Amino acid sequence: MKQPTSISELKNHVGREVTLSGWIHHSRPGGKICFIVLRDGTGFCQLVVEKNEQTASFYDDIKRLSQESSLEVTGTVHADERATGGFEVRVTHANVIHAARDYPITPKSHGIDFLMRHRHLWFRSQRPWNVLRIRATVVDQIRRFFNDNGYVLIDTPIFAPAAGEGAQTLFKVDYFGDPVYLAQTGQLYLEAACMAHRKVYCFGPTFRAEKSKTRRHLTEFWMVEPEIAFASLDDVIAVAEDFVCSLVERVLRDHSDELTALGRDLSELEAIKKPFYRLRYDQCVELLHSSKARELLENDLVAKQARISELGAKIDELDTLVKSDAAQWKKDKAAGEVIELREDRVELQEQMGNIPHHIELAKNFEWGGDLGGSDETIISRLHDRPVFCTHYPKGVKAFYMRECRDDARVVENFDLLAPQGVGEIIGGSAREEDYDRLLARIEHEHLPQADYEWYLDLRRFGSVPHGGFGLGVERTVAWICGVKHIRETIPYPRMMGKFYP
RNA sequence: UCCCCGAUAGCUCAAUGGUAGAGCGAGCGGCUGUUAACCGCUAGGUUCUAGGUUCGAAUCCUAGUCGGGGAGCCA
Repeated sequence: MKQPTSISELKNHVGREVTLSGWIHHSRPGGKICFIVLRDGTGFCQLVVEKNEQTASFYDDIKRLSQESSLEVTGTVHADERATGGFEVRVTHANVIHAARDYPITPKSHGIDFLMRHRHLWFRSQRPWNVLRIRATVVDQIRRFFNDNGYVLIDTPIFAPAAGEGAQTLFKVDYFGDPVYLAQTGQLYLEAACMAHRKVYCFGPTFRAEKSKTRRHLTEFWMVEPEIAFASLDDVIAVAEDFVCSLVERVLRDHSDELTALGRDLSELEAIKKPFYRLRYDQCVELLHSSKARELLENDLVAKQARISELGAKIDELDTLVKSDAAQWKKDKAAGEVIELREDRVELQEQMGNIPHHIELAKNFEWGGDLGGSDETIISRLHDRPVFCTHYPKGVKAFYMRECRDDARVVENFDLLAPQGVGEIIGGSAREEDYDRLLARIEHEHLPQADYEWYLDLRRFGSVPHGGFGLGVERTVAWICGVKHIRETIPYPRMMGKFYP
């Protein structure tokens, strides 16, 4: 087969003849002219086939091809404003490779359940295509950032003994008769490795058996975890800050087209610059108790109520249009919008119902508790850049986190809250390097000391201050792309009760 | 585990106790600049399951199954 030209390279071939191979994304056949949007994996391009002497032999075959048929065409590239993407190919030769029939994903709207059950085909649609390209770049930038900054990749095991944080959130696997668990973090293993290589990271899938059904949860997701020796909490936070900035910069540099196609507000991403905000837990509590927090939510209530009225008016208006004798396509479009607006309205109503509860939660927040989802939302919405929340109470955090030497009630940890409601994308900490303190925490939490002997060894032999963090890839991609649900940010999402295809 | 909502044609949805419909998709025909094109015709249904109320149930009641959203928990 002759080497075809990529649609992404068409701009370099204007006026010349090219051969493209790909799939029919959309077809609008006419009696004597046929428009086809072809996708070849690198982009989308309009083909124009006119019925004339040159095309007579294949015109009727092409015209009848339906969505997702594969073909090879030859023609001349023209710049044309009427074509999506700005270029079109006027076809002179065509070779049908496979005529598809009854492709399930039509140009009209579909429910999320249907699309997820057809994930293997949904990849071909524009939105998943854009999102997964950005994911690939995020993953590449993750590796580059650490590889270029002197970190050594250490692959940590997927099968792990129970030793970890709570075993109740882990998937249990039968390992030749012994119970082992799918890893939910490689951190403890990394701590050992960073004493050998100084700066290390692991990157791979991680598993949580939490029975969560929300837009922020998957049972299998990807996490990158760096771990650094001779590092203080501030050092680790500085790395996290540079790291997140580099991810956003790279995606902005390479994917502004995809972001725009996804409807992402680029200015929000361009504003992601150092320094991010740093708030100690104490300050978070103060903020939650403050009039600013209450006003934010009260204003929210008013704004949402206004928005609901607005939606209601819009829905009525469109409903009138649907019942009128307007053109059918206008009515279809209006009906589609009505469905979307109704969904938005239901969501807003649910959010409104939660606000009084959130006001109470914030007002009555007591020192010592963990910050809940609504509390995080309040904190991140009161800031225009990502926020590091640090120094949480010891009681709500894991045993390995370093006790703050100035205030023994808290540990040296941090969470990074992304803006725009995605919530926590990073959790990290300085690790307790003092043998006696660590042992005391293990005993206090009633953890089986024998399982942690190897981990305690790290504090017996040349213990140094060290720390690290974990970044959730899917939440990060969701934030950068502006997609609401992280199930769209991983090729094959695994959720509670869902593992097909 | 808890709360709210839903399940009708391949898809998205209507039908407000009284003959199950529309658009898209599919098939056929028409149309020389379309952007979710448009026009005409055709095919397409065990209204999630099991009980119940009723002269009559897609519609009301009970239980279950599956799905969506949220809470908790988390990246």
